Amino acid sequence: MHKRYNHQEFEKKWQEKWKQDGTYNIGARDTSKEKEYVLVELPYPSGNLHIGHWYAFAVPDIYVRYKRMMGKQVLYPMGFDAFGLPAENAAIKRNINPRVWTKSNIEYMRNQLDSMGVAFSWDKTTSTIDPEYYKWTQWMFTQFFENNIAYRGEGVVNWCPGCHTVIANEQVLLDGTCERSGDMIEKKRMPQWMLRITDFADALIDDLDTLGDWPEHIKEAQRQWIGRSEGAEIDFKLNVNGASSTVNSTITVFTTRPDTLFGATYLVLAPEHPFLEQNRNSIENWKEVATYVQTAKQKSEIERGDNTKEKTGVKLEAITATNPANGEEIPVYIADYVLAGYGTGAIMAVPGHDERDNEFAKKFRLPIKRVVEPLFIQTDGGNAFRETDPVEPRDAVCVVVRNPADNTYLALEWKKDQMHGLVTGGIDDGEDLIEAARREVTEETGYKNLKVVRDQNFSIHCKFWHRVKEVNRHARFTYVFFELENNERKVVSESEQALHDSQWISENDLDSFFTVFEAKFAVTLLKNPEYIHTGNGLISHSGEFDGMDSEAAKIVITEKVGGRMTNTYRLRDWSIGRQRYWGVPIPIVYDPQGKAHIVPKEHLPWTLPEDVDFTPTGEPPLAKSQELKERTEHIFGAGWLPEVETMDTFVDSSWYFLRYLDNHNDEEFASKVRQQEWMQVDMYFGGAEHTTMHLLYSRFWQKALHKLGLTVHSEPYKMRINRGLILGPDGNKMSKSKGNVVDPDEQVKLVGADTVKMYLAFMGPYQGANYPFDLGGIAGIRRFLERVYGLEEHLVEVESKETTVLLHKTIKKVGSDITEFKFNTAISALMILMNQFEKNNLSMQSYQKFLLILAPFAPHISEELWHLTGQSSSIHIENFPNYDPSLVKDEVVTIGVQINGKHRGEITIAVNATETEALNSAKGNAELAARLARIVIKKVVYVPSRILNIIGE
RNA sequence: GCCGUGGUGGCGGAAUGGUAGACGCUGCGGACUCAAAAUCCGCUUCUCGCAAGGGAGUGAGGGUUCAAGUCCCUCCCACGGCACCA
Repeated sequence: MHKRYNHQEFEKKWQEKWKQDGTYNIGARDTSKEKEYVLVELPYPSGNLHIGHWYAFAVPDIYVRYKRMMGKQVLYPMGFDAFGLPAENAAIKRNINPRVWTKSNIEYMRNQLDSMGVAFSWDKTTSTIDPEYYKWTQWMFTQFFENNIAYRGEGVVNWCPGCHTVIANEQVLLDGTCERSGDMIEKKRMPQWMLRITDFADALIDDLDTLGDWPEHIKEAQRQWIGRSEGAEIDFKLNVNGASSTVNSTITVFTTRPDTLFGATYLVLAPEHPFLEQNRNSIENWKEVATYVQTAKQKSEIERGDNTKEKTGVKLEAITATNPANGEEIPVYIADYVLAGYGTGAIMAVPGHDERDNEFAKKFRLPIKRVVEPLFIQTDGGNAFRETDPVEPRDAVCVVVRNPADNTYLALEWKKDQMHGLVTGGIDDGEDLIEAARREVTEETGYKNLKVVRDQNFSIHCKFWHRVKEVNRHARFTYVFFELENNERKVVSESEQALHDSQWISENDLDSFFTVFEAKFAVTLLKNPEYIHTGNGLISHSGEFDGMDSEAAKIVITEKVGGRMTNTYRLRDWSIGRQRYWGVPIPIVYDPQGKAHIVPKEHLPWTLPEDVDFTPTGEPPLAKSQELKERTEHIFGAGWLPEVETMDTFVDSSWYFLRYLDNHNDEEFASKVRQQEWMQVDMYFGGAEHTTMHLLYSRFWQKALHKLGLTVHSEPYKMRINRGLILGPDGNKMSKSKGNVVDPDEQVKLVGADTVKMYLAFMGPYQGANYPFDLGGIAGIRRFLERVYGLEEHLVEVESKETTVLLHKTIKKVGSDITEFKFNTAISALMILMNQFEKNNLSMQSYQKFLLILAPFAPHISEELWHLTGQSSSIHIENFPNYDPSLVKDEVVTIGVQINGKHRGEITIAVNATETEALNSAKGNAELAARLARIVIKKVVYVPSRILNIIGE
């Protein structure tokens, strides 16, 4: 029966009891248990917990509690990431020190967190603003500086006028605004403290492959963000007025296609390229060039990034370059389609094989050379087709192979550059055609489920229809049909056809094609002069390299001209200096000559001075601190100056999960022993917005520490799950201005912490999706818990077998669902069980087991009811109940009955019933019998415990 | 444009290739009540039918299969990442 309860009566009570007993404290590593490190992103203490925090912390708590009950020692720590601009801005507004503001927020939020009733390991907490914490942040920085991972660099940086500080690339949104203030970012050239994350770019990409449990989409997002391109750097000699110039005589370009070097018909420099300033006197049209540079500077990032815009550029008069491959003198341009920040800021333009260069070349009437021949399919004679072959321009080739034995077909189509694979696949090396084709298509297209059929005439027959995605109704095909005879291809016919959109050739149509005409070979290729071949092929017009495979040619051509094979990355080094107050001071001092030195360990923490007016002016506030200045001179000597920038807060959060492990250690940030005990993080729940920020930074940080021998592991996280967002009841993102904010404190007061937590878990799978907070939905969960509260009225001495069976099935399902983060279906199973209990009563033993499996979801009410059954110790130190495998196995089963594939009824039969028994059972069903009487049974498909399908006519 | 994820009732969402829509919400009907709320019982994919019962149905179209939400192909749409990256 439904029974109201007052959550306020016992939720607080148990929270205090747990705290007092240290129920969730982790203590020392208990090696009798397996360890599990569950991590959630530590919050910024904004001063108020929002529903997103609940979703982030309380739902993973189900997982944590389950693992604890399964006998693991689970570390689930919580802390505060408390440096940063919001605190500083709030402090300015209130005219207090951000430390004071932040500390009071932490205290307040600590209470709010307690009201969740989550099993945090509070004895392992830390806060990034504690000097004992940032001492180590600083020490790590000094180690990085000593080992050339941190450096003072000069570069183009993102300046946020709203925040009065520089921010990192990752913190600039797509539209060029600041992720925090929303202001338009300005590009400034200034000295910057940088971390060499690019030195770790390869490791950051390659090691993703070792993270087998990570969701692929997260890994892919990181790969794209890092953006590795494999290519070569090639030097071009520059000539001024036709003569080889003495200064800056080379320009280095980066290219991914060194194999096309012979087709490079001009060079393009980014407008920011330093060559321009250095050679202004030699450039005859300097005025025009300077104007273009100026315009390019003023163009916003978005404008420049808009690749639909027509290409612009200016030729550098009196400057030419020499193509190192063929000695040709080629012109040099500047154009804003070349980016200063990528590669070397200069490119060799190959308009024959690059669409952007092609567009530019057409506009400026520059020569276009083709130096790579698209390579398609081999002919019977074994020669690859070349441009010179007399065929019409086509988009694709389709090869159909008919097996005359059973009149089935192999139909394969390849678009343009996909045909290359057929040649390298060794079709003509005596390998079975079908098998080779199957393998090639699988490799080339990624379509895996080709059907391979064996039959008596042919070793392997591949029954497969394939159309390449982009081939649409405008494409023209050549169809060539073969028959296979004793493994020999015999051409039957060839025909040309424009296929209508998404129309398949039916087998009947195919037959008519066979009669069209005879053909000698199976091929088509592109002779369209508009076609820019960007793929691989055979090298041509390149002297000694002609005929070489383009992939192989990359290396030898680079070698020949003295270039270097190298990678380049989209990722930039991480700029970490901030011109604001509320952060970790960069522990660097400058000697009177201006040389940077680290603050040695004995002077750490290098504390943040307090005697500072931190109103933002653009000048770093620390520069105004007398105390810091005196401290520096006192320790290092007269004339020494402190660094006055503070660190990006993403630095603080890049290693917090290590500090939790050893949060009171004065000697080390975390001892190797602790690391060995607890790392890696087994399960990291977090927000999708951190995929290319915190998640990448902290992986880098771990690798940098690892390189210096300071961490045991080079990857911090074994498994990562990105959760979604909780939206307002109207389906929009919660925001004060929309008035759709759901306040968790209010909800907790209204329906209790258990209900809020369970509702959040019930909305849908934890991974990925966003859900609106539905006030009706949460009432449903409350109703469920009230009925649970009333279950004791249904206690009986002996319960039915059916009830026991369902209990054990539910124990099994809840456990497996939790480990798959399907909390929603686990809760659904609990509800079904509860309904059964209410209808059919339950024994005390089952009641207690039910409370145990409910405990991870609703820790308070289960604890309360647990004690009401006479238990004196906490339910949260109990083990998760085992299910009895013999009870979970069904003896009888209800299966669907289909007649001709249509569902027509159900029968309930023994699990191990035979087909005859099943059929008889169906015949025993009046309705089914009536239907069966109307047909003649031709075939029966019976899958035990699944289906009975009767086919007849 | 490229890469990734997804598309199922009025809503959130369930379904190892085997009874589509579990569970919850909403809505409707009934019980209780002077009444309302709460609670309890029943119904709730659409459609034809008084009913018994029939038909359709998982973004669209095709394919494989005894059987497709699930596998394959093409297309459409939404969301996320990257994007003049050489």
